[in-house]
This record gives sequence, structure tokens and C-alpha cells, in this order.
Amino acid sequence: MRNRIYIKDLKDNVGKEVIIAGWVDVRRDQGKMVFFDMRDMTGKVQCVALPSHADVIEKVKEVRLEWVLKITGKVNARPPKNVKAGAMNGDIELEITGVEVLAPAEPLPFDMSLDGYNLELTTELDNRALVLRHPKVQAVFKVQETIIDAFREFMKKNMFFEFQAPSITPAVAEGGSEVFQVNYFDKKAFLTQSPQLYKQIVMSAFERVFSVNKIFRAEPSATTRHLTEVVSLDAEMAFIDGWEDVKDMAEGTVKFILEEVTKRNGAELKLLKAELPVMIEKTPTFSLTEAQEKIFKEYKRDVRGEKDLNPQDERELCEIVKKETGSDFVFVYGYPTRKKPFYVYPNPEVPEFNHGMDLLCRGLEWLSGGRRINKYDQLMEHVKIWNMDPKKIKMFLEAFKYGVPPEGGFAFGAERITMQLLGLKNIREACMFPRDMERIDERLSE
RNA sequence: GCGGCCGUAGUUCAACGGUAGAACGCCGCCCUGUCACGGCGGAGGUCGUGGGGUCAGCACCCAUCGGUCGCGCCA
Repeated sequence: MRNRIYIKDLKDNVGKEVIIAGWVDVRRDQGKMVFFDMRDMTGKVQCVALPSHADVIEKVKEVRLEWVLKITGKVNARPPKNVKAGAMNGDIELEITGVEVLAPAEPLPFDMSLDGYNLELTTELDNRALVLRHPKVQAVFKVQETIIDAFREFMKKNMFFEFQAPSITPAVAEGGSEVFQVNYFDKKAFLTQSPQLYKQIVMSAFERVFSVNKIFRAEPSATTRHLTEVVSLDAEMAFIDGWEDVKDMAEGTVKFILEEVTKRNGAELKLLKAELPVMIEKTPTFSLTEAQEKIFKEYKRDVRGEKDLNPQDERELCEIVKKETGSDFVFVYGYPTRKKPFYVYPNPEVPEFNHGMDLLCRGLEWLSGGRRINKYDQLMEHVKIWNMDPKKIKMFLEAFKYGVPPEGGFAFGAERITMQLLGLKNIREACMFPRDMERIDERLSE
């Protein structure tokens, strides 16, 4: 729009006649004079229709919340007694001389005011398009943008190469979670549940690689932490000495993300009353066995020998670690080899346990990864033991046939980090358009 | 898939075996300095649906649908 001034720049135009465009955010009709706040992507400003402009008053009386307006007006410094300290543009206001309605809006179906906004999740999701205008909802996704941005930035700073992982995959080799099947011409294909095998292939050519991609899980899970479509942040690195190198890189990544969110999203964190998790100098790290011992010792609940930590174990371990060290994070490594995917590197000294690891924070798994098998013969041995069909992962195996250095990697879900970082109760709040068993934009049951 | 809890106005929630309520939103009127205003008035509900027991049900019981939380599964 020609001649339009962004609201954030109005303060540099005091005394001038300007044009702004945006949405009506709040109305305060005083009768003979009308105030309302206008909002554009850069901020808000109070506009005032004075009694001296009768035509403007008349027009402005009809205007309602969320109408889109183009306003001509004069930027005035507010009289000292009317300055609103601390508010954006609290010391100026726009005296309206002309109004053009670019689009009217229907009455809002619920309270969109800052304090009044309090919707049930289903109402929020049923009205996603409108709700996205609310500052608290926008704050969540601004933080999420930073998280993904910071991941990318940290990876690139550490010489990782970004590649695009495919979403359509042939018959699934990995096992594990359920997959979505899609029609592929006259054949069947699947939506990827992980770029795992591809990132290992690319790593074998580029040494350090990462990807930001969608993954799809057809798990019949109805919980506060599962979605069927997830943004996965994946990394894989060659020439490691051991799984600890992968752990350190993962830790550095998370630390950098926390720093960037702190740096860039102060306003959003304040609005959401969010307190970032604490990462101490060296994140506490325990083997699964040690973790289970700690839970037994502290809570007298015997989960020793279980193949993994269940949600209650994860919560309790995090509580223990928080109490002992102040850290909200804890690494757990050394899972039963046979319970994890075939490519995870077994501990050479205790082959029943592997060099896979998880990073937990505030009772929930944030990230998982570890060292992978890099030698072809060992990989083939696992393929056999795991009863997999080598033909189905031919391309993957081909990479390892021709020499791959010791390597490992990690992955985490952007929505989960967003949720955990902000203390949200349900992962759906951390996803703009969440897909789950019951919903693809609309509820599936209707 | 299993279990707990919930379903009342547009929204968020109360109340109660005996007349259906509030806040915000909406509509109307008033307000020349408001600050995600204020004042007065008004509209808006077959209490998710279907059965049952009761003199009487929104409330109790059963079924069903929907929601939500937990578990399982999974990341």
C-alpha cells in the first residue's frame, strides 16, 4: 500500500499527516469523541476521532472490532497528563482526519481481549484463523520460530550441511511406530516417520548434516504430547570418538536455543509468564540403570530392569535431578540394545546395552539420539538379528558398504520443545495446525 | 484400546430435587481524555442427545454422542 506508515514508525512522524492501515483492536467510545487502538504487524497506536471532525465521528461510530481500516490522520504528541507510560506509542496518538473501511468484520464469537482471552483448547482449535490474531497465541509461534531458527543457526555455525529429507518413503524398514500409508499411483507408499536413514546416508557424503522436516506418526495416541504431524529437527555427525560427542553437540544446540529465545523473545516470555528451563554448566548424565536406581532410592518404586523409563519415571527422575543439581535437564543413556532400532551402536563392553541417549527436561523427553553402527559387517549382523529385509534398505546399506566413519546424531520435535519451554499443558497449543487422531483442522467426528 | 472427570447463554464458568444466573461479548441510550474504558437498559437457554425412576430433574440412574485428563502405545 503506497504511502502507508507502519505503526512502529509513527513516533518519528509527530506533527505530520500520515496514512496507517490495520485492524481495530479495542474501541473506547466516549460519546462525543471516540478512541480506538489500531493494530498492524508492527504494533498498536491509539487513534482518536475528535468532535471537530463530525464526518469522522459519524463514520467511526459504526466501526467494530477487527474491521480493517485505512486511516489518514495527524500524529500528535499526547498532552502530558494523557501519556500512558510503558505502553507502545503511549506518548503519541493519531488524530483521525479520514477513514476508509477496507473490510468490515463479523462480531467476534468470543472475548479476544488480552485479559479476557481464556478458551478451551477445542474452541481455540475450532477457531484457529481468528485466534491466531491474539497476542498470546502469536507469542507461542514467535518463540517457535526462534527455536527452529536457532537450531538452524547453531548447526550452520558448526559446519552442518542442511539437506531436504523426503516425505514419501518406500516400505518401512525401521519398525517402531505406526506409519501412514498413501496411494502412490498403482502402488503403496508411506509417509516418513523419521529422516533417520536418509540423514545417515547424507552424512556419509557430507560428514555433518541436518534437516528441518515434517515427520508423520500414525500412533493411536491420545495424549497431551502426541501429534501425527511433527516438525523434526534432525542432526547427524561423522568422526566422533563416542556417543558423548553427540551428547555434547545436542547439549550445545539446546543451550544455544535457550540463549536465542532469551535474547529475542523477552516480550513473548513475559506475556506468557514463561520461565525457561535451567541448563547448568554440565548437564547431569546417567545410564538407564543408574536412573532406575535413583528412582528406587528416592521414591521406593522399583522400576529396575524395565526396558525404558515410563512417563512417571521421567517425571520423577527430573524431580530428583532438579533437587540435587538445579538442572531442569538430564541425559539418560544406555538402553537395552534389542529394544531400540537396529542401527544404534551397542556398548562394546556390555553389548546388551547401547550407546543411545535421551535428553529429558521437566519430565518429558526432548531429544533422542546416540552413536550409530558405522561398520558394514556389524550393521548387516544387526539387520539379520532384527529380522529385517536388506532389500528394503538397499540405499542405506550401500552407503555403509563404502566406508563410513564413526558417527552419531540426534533429533527433537519442535512442538515439544515449544511446549516445554513455555510450560504449555498440551502440545496442540504449540502447533499452529495440529493433526491428531480426532482432528485435521476440523474435528473428524463431525 | 482401557480408566477417571466433564458437557448449562456466542465465550468462560456458577448455582440448585421445587422461578435458569454471573462475567465478557452482542444490541440500544448516555458520556469531550479514555487506556484491552465507564453508567443505564435490553436481547440471548427446549441445561449435548435418548430413555428411566420421582408429585416434581439441569441436578439422580442407564445408554449414546462429544470433550478432556491419565495409562497403554509412541517421540
